[in-house]
Order: sequence, then C-alpha cells, then structure tokens
Amino acid sequence: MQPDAIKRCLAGSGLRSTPQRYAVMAFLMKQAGHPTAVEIFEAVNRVDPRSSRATIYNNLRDLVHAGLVREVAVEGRAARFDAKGMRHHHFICDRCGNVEDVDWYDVPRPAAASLGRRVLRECELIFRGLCTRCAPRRVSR
Amino acid sequence: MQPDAIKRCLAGSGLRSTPQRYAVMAFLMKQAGHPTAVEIFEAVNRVDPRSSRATIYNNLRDLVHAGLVREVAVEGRAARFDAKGMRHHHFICDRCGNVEDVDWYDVPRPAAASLGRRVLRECELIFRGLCTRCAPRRVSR
DNA sequence: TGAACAGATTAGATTATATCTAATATGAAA
DNA sequence: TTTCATATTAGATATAATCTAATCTGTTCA
Repeated sequence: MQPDAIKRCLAGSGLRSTPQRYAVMAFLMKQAGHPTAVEIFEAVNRVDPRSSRATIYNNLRDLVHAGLVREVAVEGRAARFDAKGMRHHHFICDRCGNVEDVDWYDVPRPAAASLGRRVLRECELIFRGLCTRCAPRRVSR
Repeated sequence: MQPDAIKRCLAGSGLRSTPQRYAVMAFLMKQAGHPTAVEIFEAVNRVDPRSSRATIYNNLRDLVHAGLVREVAVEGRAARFDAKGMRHHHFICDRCGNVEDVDWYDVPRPAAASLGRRVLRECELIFRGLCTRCAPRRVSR
C-alpha cells in the first residue's frame, strides 16, 4: 500500500489503475504548475505507454469527477489541471493565461438568504492580474 | 436607462458606437442571465442589424477589455457574459453550467507575502454546486 | 456640410479545444 | 485462469473562437 500511494488513491475513488491513468495522476502530482490537457498528453507520452488524446481527456474527466484533480477554466484558453494537494487559491494571469497557486485562507460563505434553494458545494477564489513572469520589474524611483 | 447612456458609456471607454456594438451592450444590460456568445448572436440578430459571428466576438472582446462587460469561463462549456452593473459574485451550476448572480460581499485579499511580485487586479469569488433549477426540491416544508 | 481615414463589419475559412464512435484490449475479482 | 465491466485507441466529429482580406462607416475637422 505504502509503496503505491497513487494506486491506493485511485482504488479509493473506485477508479481502476491503468498505466495511462496512473501516468496522468503521477504527472499531475509531481508537477508544480497547472498544465493543459495537451501538455499532459505530451508529457506522459514522452515517457512511455502511449496514451491517446481521448484517454487523456477521459482520465482527466474521471479524476476531476472523483475529486482527485481540479480543473481551472481560463477564458479564451485551454483548461488547466492540478492534483488536489494542499488547499490553495488560484491566480490567473491576464496576459499569459498561466495559473499559479496562492496560499490558502478561509473565505466567508454567502448568507443563506442569498443562496436560496441552491446547493453550495464549494467556494473558489480566483485572483487576476499579472503573474510573476508578466509583472513589470520594480523600478527604483 | 436611456439609449444615450449606452452611447456615453461606449464613448467614455473610447469605443465607437456602431449599431452592432450598441445592440450587444443593450442586450447585455437588459438581460438578467449570463448568455453565451452564440445566444447573444442569435438574440441581437433576431431584432435587426445583422451581426456576423466575428462581430459579436470582436465586440465582446472589446467590451470586456474596456471593463464594461465581464466574461465567465465555464469548464467544458462556452464562456458567458454579463454587463457589469452592481457588483456581484457568480454561482456556476455543476450540472447545467448556468451562471447565476450571488449578492456581493467583500472578500479579504491575500497577504502581500503570498502574492510576491504579482500585480493583483481583482479578486473573483465563484460558488459551485446545484443551481436553483437543478437543486432537488425540498421535501419538508 | 462633406471628405478622409481609423476603426468596424462581413462571410467563410481556419484554428483550437474537446468529445464521440465502435472496435479492441485489459485490470482485477472470483 | 477465466470473465467481463471497464478502459483504450485512432480518427472522425462537434463545438468554440479567431483570422482573413475585402468592404463599409462613424467621427473628426476643415
């Protein structure tokens, strides 16, 4: 069990462990950034068991549905994915579309009255602006 | 809201007032929901000056860039748009993808340390779950 | 008022992203 | 092992958005 945390993780969510699915999960867990489906496709195929595009998308859908992976929609660009490790918020760059993590802190929930009959599953806080690479260097003044 | 207000609004953002652009803005301002680009395309063309798909997308891009309209990316679905009227948060339905408004309340900003060199423009709070139509009806009353 | 022209519009092609199909293969339970 | 529900595959298809290059138009200013 301890030798393979990923397999346990998949089994615990009722997902069969296949080389392709395992590779996607392993890649996302060791990855610091927030790759797109195509980037994941290329990365896992660079190693070995060749995964088709459909398999990557299928597995990402299943992993998101199982709550192991988070999908971040970015307007005008491909969605990005990350393994749900430590809780965190997301910063999306206006300029390059990159997604970066921001330390997690608690967010106040809305008043019951403004939710009405809606069933709240989660609150997501997204920051927008210029990411580390796109922000202008500070100029002494 | 008088028709002139829209023209002033556009001019104030350095945007020329054209029948097509005006129609997009007018539609979004009188619209309670969060239509997709295609829905806007169909709605404004149902009235009169025929707008091409490209014009709808161009104008939406310009209006978003001018800060008059907000774009909401929804994973796996088309983006949705609304005129920035009163500040509000968004609720995205897990099941149908609909976007609904939630009363606005202030969100605490992250600590400067966790932003680093990043330039923060805005904080966006997104709620997820089941929308009014998709939530199961309450049994007891 | 009416040129002039920067900016806007157009139809349709193109690109980008994601899903579907149906034939085949495989993990894991028994 | 055998079994079979589940997963994978290549390629086609669907959907969302952008691009192209020809044409048109709002606004400015003489």
